[in-house]
Amino acid sequence: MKNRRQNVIDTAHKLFIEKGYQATSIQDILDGSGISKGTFYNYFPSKGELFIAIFRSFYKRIRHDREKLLEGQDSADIEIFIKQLELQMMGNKQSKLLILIEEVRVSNDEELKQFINQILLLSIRWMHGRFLDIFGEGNKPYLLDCVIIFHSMMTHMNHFNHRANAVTKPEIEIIRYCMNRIIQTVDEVAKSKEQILDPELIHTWFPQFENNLYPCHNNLLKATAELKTAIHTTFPCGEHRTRAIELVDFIQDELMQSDTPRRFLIESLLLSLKNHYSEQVQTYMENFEESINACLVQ
Amino acid sequence: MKNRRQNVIDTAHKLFIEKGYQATSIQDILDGSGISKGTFYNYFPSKGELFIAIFRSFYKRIRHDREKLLEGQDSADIEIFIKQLELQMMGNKQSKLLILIEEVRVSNDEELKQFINQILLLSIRWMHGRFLDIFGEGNKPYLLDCVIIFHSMMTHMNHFNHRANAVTKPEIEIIRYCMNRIIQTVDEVAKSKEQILDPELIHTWFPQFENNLYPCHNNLLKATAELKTAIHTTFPCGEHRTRAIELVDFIQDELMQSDTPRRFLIESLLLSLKNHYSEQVQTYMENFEESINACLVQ
DNA sequence: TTACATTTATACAAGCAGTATAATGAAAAT
DNA sequence: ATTTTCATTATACTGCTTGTATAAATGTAA
Repeated sequence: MKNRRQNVIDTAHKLFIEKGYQATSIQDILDGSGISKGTFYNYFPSKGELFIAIFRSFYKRIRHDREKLLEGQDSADIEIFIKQLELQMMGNKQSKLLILIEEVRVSNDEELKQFINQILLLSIRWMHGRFLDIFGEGNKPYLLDCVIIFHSMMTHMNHFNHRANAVTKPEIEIIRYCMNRIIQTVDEVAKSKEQILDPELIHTWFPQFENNLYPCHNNLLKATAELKTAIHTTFPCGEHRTRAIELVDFIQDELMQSDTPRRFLIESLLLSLKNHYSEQVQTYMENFEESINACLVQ
Repeated sequence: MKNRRQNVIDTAHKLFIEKGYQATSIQDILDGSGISKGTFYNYFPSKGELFIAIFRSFYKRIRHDREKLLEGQDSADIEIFIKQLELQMMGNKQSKLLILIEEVRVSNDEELKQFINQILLLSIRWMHGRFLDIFGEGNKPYLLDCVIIFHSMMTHMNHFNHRANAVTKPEIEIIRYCMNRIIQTVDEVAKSKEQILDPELIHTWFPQFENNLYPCHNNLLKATAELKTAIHTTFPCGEHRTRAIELVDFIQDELMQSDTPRRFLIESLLLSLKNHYSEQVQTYMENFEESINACLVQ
């Protein structure tokens, strides 16, 4: 049953938050979720894979919401970026994912370590893309440095802020503080032309141009975003447009959130989508369909 | 034998660097250093305490050298601070202590975690003291924020710099880059009066006013520094003064670097020190002697 | 009812940190 | 020269870990 598996994931997540990843034994999870060892290893090949499953089920939603905030907005608007960061911070706060990642990042499990490493790099890469939106291509040579500074600054200020149990400031204040600092820093390094890390490094970190939780999802994300933008610009605001966006969103969610996407659902929805909207946004629709198929064969 | 113990420490350090702390089993250390399990647990009560022993034998020297750089210099001079940072970075680079700390920081061993945590806080506190020297009391309300930013910036820029295997910049360049950034930042937050963390927090992190690898060492460090400054200002430059400084240094080293300081040596040296120099710097000498005794009873 | 898949209980292997103990050896005190 | 003392060794043991293997029990769909 799907439900039992999800129940194990939830129980394990709770235990990990309480006691930490390493300190939680598989026996604890067995006792907590009331299954036998055989069932556990039927669901997950290892403890590490269980962690990855937990991570996926949370992080994908955060990322999805984050992209939703950008939809049809000016990508250079700093306020949108701040909202995205706040969303991410809140998500991490309740799921304690960042704390768990810190622990797992240095564990014994080599596969797990690589997964986490990938996640951190993806985060850097996303931020770098947003910095490019905000600060413009002209500042590109200095933006990788700035992203790393910003990322570490946010992480640590947040960490110490939570440790200062007496008076913790709200997350948004930390974000604005760090944002103010980095705006100045970008300006400054661009003027003095100081550079430590070449932004081209990002490409060497992701050699095959695309990497993701699942590789095929990157194409899907891109195709979805483009299609949605096209729909936004092509159709007037109204029920018609909203319906299209909802359909596209649902298909993306089903493919990315579920471990076993329901093929019949997706194919049926795609068909009706094509019937109603294909003429005006044909090329985007074709890309969309292609990337869907790539996800389905996987 | 003292030698055998040190040999175990060195072997373990090498193994930890090669394979990591958790991945190195006690059996590995036994095989590597050619001792039996009984002897190991005779030397160290646990694997965690062995790590602490490794850490102490390295970190104390780094800290000692770091303070030596400041001796008789202007503490507000940024160049001295940069030299101190470079020294620390180099020491960490060869001993890989920072990497090991990252691993141990989230291990299962609660005692070990607390020790590492203490070390990180000590590092923050030291830096905060130096920032006060450099940027002045006037900027104090903003310096804890800035120290945390600076610390995390240095750590991460350094980390990604080493990962960029193609072209890694020399450490000193990272330091200067971060220094340039933080100078601007201090200026900026002082102007806009933005504060996240109250510097008074440092006192709550160290409730009993003093904490250290060994608590008594803090007093000793303070007493030594004051005595040396007094000697510097009281006696003219020359062999006489140099000899006094050497004596004081030797006593401090013997007390802090060795696990079993040789009492007869220290007492004899202290006596000759008192005979030759006591009149001019009496109060400092008395403090010095007092803190020595505190270390010896421990 | 039959056939198949999932689940369970249980025993097991190989590894870990740390404890306990009797035997060995070598220097130090008598 | 003999006895005492103490560090060291080899070895077995406890209790924990992740993960494997297997036969019996249970549920589920044809």
